[in-house]
Amino acid sequence: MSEEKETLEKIHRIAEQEFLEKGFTGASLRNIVKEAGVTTGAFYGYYRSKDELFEALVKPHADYIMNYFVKVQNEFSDLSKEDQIAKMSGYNLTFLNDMLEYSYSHLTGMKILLTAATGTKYENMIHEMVEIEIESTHNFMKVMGQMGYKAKPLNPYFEHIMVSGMFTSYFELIIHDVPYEQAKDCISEMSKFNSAGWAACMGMEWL
Amino acid sequence: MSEEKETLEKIHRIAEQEFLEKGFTGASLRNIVKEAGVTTGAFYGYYRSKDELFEALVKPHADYIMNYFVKVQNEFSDLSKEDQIAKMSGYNLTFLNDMLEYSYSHLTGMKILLTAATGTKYENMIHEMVEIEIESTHNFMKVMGQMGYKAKPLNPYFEHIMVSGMFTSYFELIIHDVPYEQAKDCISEMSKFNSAGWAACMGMEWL
Amino acid sequence: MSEEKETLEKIHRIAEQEFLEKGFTGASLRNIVKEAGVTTGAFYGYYRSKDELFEALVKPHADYIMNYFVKVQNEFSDLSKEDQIAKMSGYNLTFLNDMLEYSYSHLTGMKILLTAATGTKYENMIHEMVEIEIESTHNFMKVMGQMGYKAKPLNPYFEHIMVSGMFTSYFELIIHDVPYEQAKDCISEMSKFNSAGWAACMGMEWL
Amino acid sequence: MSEEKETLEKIHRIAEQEFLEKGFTGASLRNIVKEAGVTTGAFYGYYRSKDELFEALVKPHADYIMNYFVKVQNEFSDLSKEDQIAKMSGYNLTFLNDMLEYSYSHLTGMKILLTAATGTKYENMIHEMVEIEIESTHNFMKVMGQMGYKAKPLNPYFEHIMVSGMFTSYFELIIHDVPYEQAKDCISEMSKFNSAGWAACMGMEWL
DNA sequence: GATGAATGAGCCTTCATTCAT
DNA sequence: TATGAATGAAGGCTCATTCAT
Repeated sequence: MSEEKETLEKIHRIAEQEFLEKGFTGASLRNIVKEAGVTTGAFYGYYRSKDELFEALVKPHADYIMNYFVKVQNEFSDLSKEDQIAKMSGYNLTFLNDMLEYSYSHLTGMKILLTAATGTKYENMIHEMVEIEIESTHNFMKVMGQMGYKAKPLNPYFEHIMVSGMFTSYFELIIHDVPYEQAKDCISEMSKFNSAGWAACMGMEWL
Repeated sequence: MSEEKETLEKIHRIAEQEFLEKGFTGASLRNIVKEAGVTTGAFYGYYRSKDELFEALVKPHADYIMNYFVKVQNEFSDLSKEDQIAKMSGYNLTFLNDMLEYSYSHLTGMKILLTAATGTKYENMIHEMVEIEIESTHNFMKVMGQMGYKAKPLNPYFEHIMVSGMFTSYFELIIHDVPYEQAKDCISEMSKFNSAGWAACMGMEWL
Repeated sequence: MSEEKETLEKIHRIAEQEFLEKGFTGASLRNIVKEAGVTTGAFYGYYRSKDELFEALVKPHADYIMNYFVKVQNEFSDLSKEDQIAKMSGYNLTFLNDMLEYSYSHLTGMKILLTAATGTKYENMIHEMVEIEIESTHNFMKVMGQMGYKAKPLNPYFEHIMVSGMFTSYFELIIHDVPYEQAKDCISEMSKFNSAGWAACMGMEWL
Repeated sequence: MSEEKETLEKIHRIAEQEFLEKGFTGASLRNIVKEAGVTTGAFYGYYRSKDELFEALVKPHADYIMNYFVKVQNEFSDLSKEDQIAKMSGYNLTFLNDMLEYSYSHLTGMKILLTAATGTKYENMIHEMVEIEIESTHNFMKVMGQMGYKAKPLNPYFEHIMVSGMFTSYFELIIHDVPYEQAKDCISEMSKFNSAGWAACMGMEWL
């Protein structure tokens, strides 16, 4: 039982390096098991395929991020209109900081998810997040309108590219090993930047 | 002569699809030639390798973009300090619009360059552009300082992630087939957004 | 374990035939594995390349021959001048007979080394031996001179071609399956032949 | 007609280099025509195959050598017994010198024949010459016996390897660009060497 | 649970040769 | 006679996966 755990952990550790260096498609399973000092047979006792191994390394984090992301969105949309407007910015910051903390606590897995997923079902995760984010934003805009704030409607393409850019910016922190304290600072700067940006584009004070 | 052109064009057309769908590494040369209805030998009459084929589809665009990018940066830095400050925003907009026009005139090649280059020497092009852009921005900041504008110095990590995000935003236009007129609109909005954003973060009017 | 040994031995046996018949370059790995009744994958479980397979069949013998050759030369040159002159012929004969015995005990490998190595790093082994032999001979000639024997100096080209010819003669024994006893007889005749030959060309008694 | 000759000569010149460098099997026809600046089609207007090209470069020399070799052997065996014994050595020297002169006048072709023929029907030419030589020698030995010279009969294997060695020695002159005058000197030394050698092995004066 | 040899389809590339023009 | 694009078999090699032990 201890041995089995060691085998699996050796596989995981080596697989992480291989995926990070070469991406999912470029990674060689034979290489992984060889470097891990185990046999293919041993590997296939734990996983049924290369995909499954990748998933094991990445799914918990993908799930956590997505679930947390959706949960936050839902909690926010369950707030009263007044609260939504009052707490928007704070919510956002809290969310980004929490996700950052999670990412730094699970750095390797997150990096793999963000940089090595081409060829897997996770390759579009950020895009999915972008779309959810855009939808949420639309809901919030509606609330804003109902509360009497007037905002110039945005070009949907513009929303899309900007949100993509923001997610990219954010995840660059994780990909490039920005030290944690600096990353937190970056997040608060990003928040300022984006508030000002959106306000400028919608012709209003963002909050 | 007509036939030969057809063969090459068939190869190109199919290769473009294959690269777009599967990326450089994932694309199969055998598959390309089979789908194109030619033989491997025919292919190797035109190119010496899979790399060379990829390069043929992508190099002109990579070169154009990079050269134009650098040229614009140099022209700008050759301006007088006063002119730099006066024309900054305009330069930027012109550049983005020109590059957009080029990209839309060479859409498939640009998409391949932007989405399928992992495993080739073009895989880091955007990163290189980011770094050049950051350096140029630093120079511009220095000029601003010399002209009496006071700006809060930025966290270098923050610069990096934001510039990455901006390039991502911009290239999303091309990747996602945003209609040309809308794309131009997006660029002008981006410009507003970023001006406001940088100003907010540097505690000053951007220009 | 028995199976695995069989696979490798089948590969070896077939590869030996293929290399002997077609030489290293002409031999087809695909053919070897097909004839051996195994798959390419099975082969690459044992060796990393065609070169490595060839080396596995040939390196032990090349090393043995070269090491023994050099060792004998060194031992001889470590003898006193008197002993060198006294034992020259005997040394030579012993060496040739020992090498013969080794070759006949490892006949297939030696034949491959001697006839199929074009295109590998072993292709020049005989040439290397020729050059070592010539150098040793020069040293011996110097000793002879110091001991008062007068010898007409030889045309270096002549030395080279004759030594090449001798090695060729010797290795023909192995290449052409001369029966062992006859081969030993040939060696002693060769010795006589060459002694008389060198003596005739150098105007002196060889020893 | 002049053009045609030029095309063919370009092909020949390049092919010679390619064959010398890589041997028949290793030489690439595509490479030859490319380097020669002609097209495959043009090549196949002159020759029907790579084999035929090789043959064109080599056959005249192979034929000349073989025919002259056989002719000399026949002329010699047509001599009276007395003359055979009287002229043996001279015949041999004349033959070797003539062949040398021919080889130096057709150096490239001869080198190709001697070093690049593996994989062609010329790969065994030297062996064939060896066998003819041995047969002739046997005939001569018979004559010698009939004339009252007593000679110890030789081990046939020994004859074979020695004759192989001699031919090797001789052809090394050509392969290694030994200067002509030196080569002639080597031949006369070889002659001395071999006379003494054979005499020593047959217990008699060779002539 | 673990072994690791074996599978066999697939990879990119090179070859001598053909044939419509 | 000459072109050169096209052929397609063959080359060495890697891959994720299977299975008898």
